Amino acid sequence: MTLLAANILIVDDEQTIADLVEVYLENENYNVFKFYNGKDALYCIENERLDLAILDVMLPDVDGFSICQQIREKHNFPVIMLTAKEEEIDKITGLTLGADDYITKPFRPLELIARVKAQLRRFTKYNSSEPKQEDHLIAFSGLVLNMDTHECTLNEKKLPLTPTEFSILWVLCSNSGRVVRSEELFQEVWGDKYFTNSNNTVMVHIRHLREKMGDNAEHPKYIKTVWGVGYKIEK
Amino acid sequence: MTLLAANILIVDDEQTIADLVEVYLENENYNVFKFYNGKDALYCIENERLDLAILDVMLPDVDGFSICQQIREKHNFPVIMLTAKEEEIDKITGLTLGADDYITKPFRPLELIARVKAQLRRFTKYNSSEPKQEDHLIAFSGLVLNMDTHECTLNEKKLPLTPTEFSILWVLCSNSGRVVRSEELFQEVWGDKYFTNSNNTVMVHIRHLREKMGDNAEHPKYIKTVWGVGYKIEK
DNA sequence: TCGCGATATTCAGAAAATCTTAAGATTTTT
DNA sequence: AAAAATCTTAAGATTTTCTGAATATCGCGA
Repeated sequence: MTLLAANILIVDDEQTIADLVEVYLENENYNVFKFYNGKDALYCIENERLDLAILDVMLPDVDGFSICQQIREKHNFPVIMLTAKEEEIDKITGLTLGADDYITKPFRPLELIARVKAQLRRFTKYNSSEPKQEDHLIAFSGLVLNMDTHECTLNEKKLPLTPTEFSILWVLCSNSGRVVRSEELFQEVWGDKYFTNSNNTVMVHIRHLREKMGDNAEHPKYIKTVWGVGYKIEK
Repeated sequence: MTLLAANILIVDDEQTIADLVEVYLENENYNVFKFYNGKDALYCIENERLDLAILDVMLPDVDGFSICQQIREKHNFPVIMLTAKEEEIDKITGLTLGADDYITKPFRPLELIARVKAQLRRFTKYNSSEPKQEDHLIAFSGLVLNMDTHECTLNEKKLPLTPTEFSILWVLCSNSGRVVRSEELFQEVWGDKYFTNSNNTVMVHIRHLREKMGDNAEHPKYIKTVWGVGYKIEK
């Protein structure tokens, strides 16, 4: 485990997106280099020691594809492409060809972080002797969450979770032993700092989770309610 | 553990709020820089070594968002935004985007402190080699309060406390050895928003606490009554 | 010791947070 | 385009917590 936080470049002309990504990455303690256009990004690439780049495909000046190519030619770090879901499939296929991974907007924070980590891990593997770090997998007390496959097993029995349910459980588990405030949960799962939807939504999903896990709210074995604060899963 | 108390900036044009926050922070032994407008705050940012900033979003001159941006550009310390709950969701989302955390008014002092500490902890983690400091945990003479899990144990036995009870006990414990005046307790637990409460309310909660702790008012082992002043917990 | 104000106790109604259910909206798959 | 799966919202039920009033008790000073 390196003591230096990874340097990550994010380029997107939609400032909101870029800003959001910045927040998520900084939350994970990465150093973020953020730009709203391709030109500035290119300058940064030449002058900073970067570990990973997240590029929007559609940029007004130099598009993400070109940037990716330049990174491939002169440097050697992973590239993740951001694409709007609406953009034509075949176009995307071409544009993301050189990239190591791609993510379609809108995306969930958790997914972005997971992919970033995956790329950094993959890349680091050959540049250090550190043991492979499985932070895309959570396992304790009969519960196993696999972020790669999005699968969840409870005592060797597979739980069919919906994406939202998986996200919630993931956040709870990665904070196991600690209360996660409803707002915090919201931010981590929906990427929204604010309650654009009623926080009842969280409760309903919690309910479904409990149901699938064979829990009941009275004396839950897994997801515990901490009154006035949020939810908690024991370590 | 650093010997120097953290320097915290608080900016709010509502003087009452700013003053209150100042009191809370000073109680926790932080150095507070307080301003009622954005201009003075900006000057402070340039001339002081700050560790954290608490900014009201809506300020008459330079708004909190701009201040936050400037901090992000030239400096590198956490920012917590204060927002009124009524302010429009989409406006807020944009305005707090660059911040590390946000708190909606009215807020409970304890929550404010908790978040401040969380940010300082997160930030310090990567800027020093000190072992993780558990200041979200109070422990002495058989009593353990854990802010992360919101749990309280007395001689290894778990006490199920309600949110308000937990707050009260937390305040008493973090001022252990010192008498906490009833009004002080009031302010620390409820903030000044709920100034209409009869001070009997505090007594009732104290009663419940004592009950759960196996104390009685006659010869209390834990929460002692100091006549004409308030309550005290021994160190 | 008595009186008075401060603190305790009790309890019931009010308020707040959570749970549950189900229906409609949205998204994804077929 | 229909069907299926998933998500969100709404409303009412339930549970937990908070508060204020009434009454009892205590502690200090006269």
